[in-house]
Amino acid sequence: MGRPPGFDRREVLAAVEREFRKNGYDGTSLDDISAATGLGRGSLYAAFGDKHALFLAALGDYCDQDEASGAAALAGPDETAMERLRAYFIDSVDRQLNDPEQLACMASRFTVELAGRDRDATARLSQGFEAQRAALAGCLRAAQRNGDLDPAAEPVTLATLLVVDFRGIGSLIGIGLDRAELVAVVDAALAGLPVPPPSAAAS
Amino acid sequence: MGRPPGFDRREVLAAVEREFRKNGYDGTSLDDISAATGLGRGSLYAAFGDKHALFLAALGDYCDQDEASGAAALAGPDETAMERLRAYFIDSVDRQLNDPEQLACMASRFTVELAGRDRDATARLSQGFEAQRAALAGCLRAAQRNGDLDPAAEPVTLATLLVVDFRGIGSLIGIGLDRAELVAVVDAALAGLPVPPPSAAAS
DNA sequence: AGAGTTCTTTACTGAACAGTCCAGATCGTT
DNA sequence: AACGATCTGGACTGTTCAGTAAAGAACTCT
Repeated sequence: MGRPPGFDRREVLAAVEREFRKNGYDGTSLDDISAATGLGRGSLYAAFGDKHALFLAALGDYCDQDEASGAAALAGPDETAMERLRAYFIDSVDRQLNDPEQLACMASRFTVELAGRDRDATARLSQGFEAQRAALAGCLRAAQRNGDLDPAAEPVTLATLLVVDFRGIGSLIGIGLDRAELVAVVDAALAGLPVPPPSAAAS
Repeated sequence: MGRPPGFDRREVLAAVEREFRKNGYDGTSLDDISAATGLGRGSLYAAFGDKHALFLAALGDYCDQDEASGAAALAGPDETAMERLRAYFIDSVDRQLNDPEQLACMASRFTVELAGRDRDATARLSQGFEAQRAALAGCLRAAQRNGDLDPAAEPVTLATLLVVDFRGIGSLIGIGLDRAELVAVVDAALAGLPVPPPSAAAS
């Protein structure tokens, strides 16, 4: 039935995502993408459609992976919920610091760049936000069950705050804070989560 | 000595800043700027230089005002330091929500868009970050003097966390959180600041 | 009022852009 | 091995871009 495609869709989308992440939507040309993927423009158009559709495909693929890995990293036994929370933040910091180009996270970047301009992208990013918040809220509920967090606290509000911290840290890595400072900020953020009142203490 | 300019430099830079803020650096053409300011390209080039210089001028002007107003909003007597802190955040939220186009704050936006790409812009934004952090740290020290904050806490680390919160909130406004949620997040962030140990309590 | 200086506008240039098209290459099928 | 279907890559198009240059308008100073 004809010639099969000579590329792996996931690999191509990963390269596309990286290219968009580097220079933004407007700052990335199809020539850049063509060079980064090794595919000609004709192939890209045939496989994914125009630039916007290609971007949405790359964004969707990234969000899918991000949501899955985030949910996996935050799920686990109640006893280690707080450890998972800290590891989730520290891992994110290290991943960005170790990135050869120190690119901001895709979600942070395009949430500010495309909000109000690109309805489709905003919808996907909004879904990604909800997924991240839900995963964090689940982890916070686990911490509550384990007595590490005030049971009277509202997990969703605190989870929203943690997403805010997460995105804020991601956006500030670009201006040159070093790892020690970032880790201190993460610890300060987690230290600010409400502890259970002493009257209810038991262990 | 010849004809004076027919425009106000500050007004033009404010319009330019708004245009860049709306669509980003790459997404804004000189025609857009020309239409927004009412000035022809020649006038813009003569007055400010090329696109990049024009952008830096607008960014610098914005940062100057932002730093001054932030410092003013956070300065005051020790007794009301915590109130000023909260008002600073709530005002920022309201300003963005009331903005006709709900544009993200200039600093947040270009910190992620230009980090690692534009050395000059990053330098200016980094200076803006330091100014905001210093103003917040000053306010936190005032709160410490007033007994509202643990004197053992490191003001600069907490101030960094507050900048993280500030930028994170700004970047998430674009995805449609409502005012009540945002206010709850602000309050959760401020509630996470370390209170003085009870042994040292006095008033 | 006139001269000189500065601002403003318009038209222009070469490059880069997104998107299209087609000739040729490559593969599964028979 | 030959066919048909699909993929591939480069050439092409019309548009938009940043930046330039020159002609004309407007203002101050003498």
